[in-house]
Amino acid sequence: MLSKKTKYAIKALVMLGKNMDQPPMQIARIAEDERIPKKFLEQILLDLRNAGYLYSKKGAGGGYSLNKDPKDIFLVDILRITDGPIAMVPCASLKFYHKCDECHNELTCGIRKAFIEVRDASLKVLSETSIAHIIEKEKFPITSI
Amino acid sequence: MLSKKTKYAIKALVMLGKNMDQPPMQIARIAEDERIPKKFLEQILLDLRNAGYLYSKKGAGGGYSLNKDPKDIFLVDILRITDGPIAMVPCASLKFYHKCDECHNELTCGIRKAFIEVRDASLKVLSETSIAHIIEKEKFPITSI
DNA sequence: TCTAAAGACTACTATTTCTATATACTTTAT
DNA sequence: ATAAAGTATATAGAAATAGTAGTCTTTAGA
Repeated sequence: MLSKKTKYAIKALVMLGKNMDQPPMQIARIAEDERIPKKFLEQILLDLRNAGYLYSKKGAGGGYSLNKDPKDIFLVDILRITDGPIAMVPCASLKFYHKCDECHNELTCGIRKAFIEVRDASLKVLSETSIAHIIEKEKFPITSI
Repeated sequence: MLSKKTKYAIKALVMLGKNMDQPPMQIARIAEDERIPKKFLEQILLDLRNAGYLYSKKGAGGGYSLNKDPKDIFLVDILRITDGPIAMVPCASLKFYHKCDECHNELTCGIRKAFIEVRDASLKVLSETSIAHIIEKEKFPITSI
């Protein structure tokens, strides 16, 4: 499951993405609109800022805005900042690889191979889906999952 | 990330799958071989048994064996028993659906749509990969991820 | 230049979930 | 009868997640 942190991060990015031409938006505003605890959101936006995805301005009239085009911010990037690995087992992770404690032989481990395939499948979607895509998707309703 | 519970479950199923023609295997044996805490494994095997995937025999000479062909036990089934939903957000889950607390409008939520796609991608792999496949994969080593 | 608005940063607390252990009970082969 | 083995439930401990608090820094504008 996605952490709330990540979900909040995406929501904030989407909101800022819809606000591209406007002056910077305050944390408080985003927190209210998206029903996110303000102080928690502060930390999250700070992470995104330090990772280069947001521009921030201090002081009166300050706030946050996107530092990249929404087309160039992909879910995979956000997830890696806020949740870490995409893979479901550490030994199948590209960016956060580490050996499983109990593993006998990683090179033949069938579980690992299976979960590398799972990783590749979700990675494909996550690295093709941008904030711009999400904004676009919000324009029409769906009726079933 | 996969819980240890799920990883242990898969390991146990794989071990039992390699043991199809033998008499039932004891928890203690599986626990030792796979380096799994015995009492924890007991609970896990019990869940798998109650879900119909294992046959168990009590008393001296008892133990566990698969109740289905390894070809017919898919990762998706195991994950759902031990970890619950496959989707990364509750509102995108097929079997464990529930509404997100903070959601304004589920029908237009772009995050939901995106994660339905992610779910479908991983679901495809998870429902195509069986215990038999994993056993097969263990027969040859790989060199990179 | 003073003040209020707003983000930056650090530390802490609370809650939840996961992992593991403990205990008592039931069944079965010998 | 006894020991081996699974069944079932409760509980404890550890780790991760979520959220809060407080102080500091920067900036716009009166």
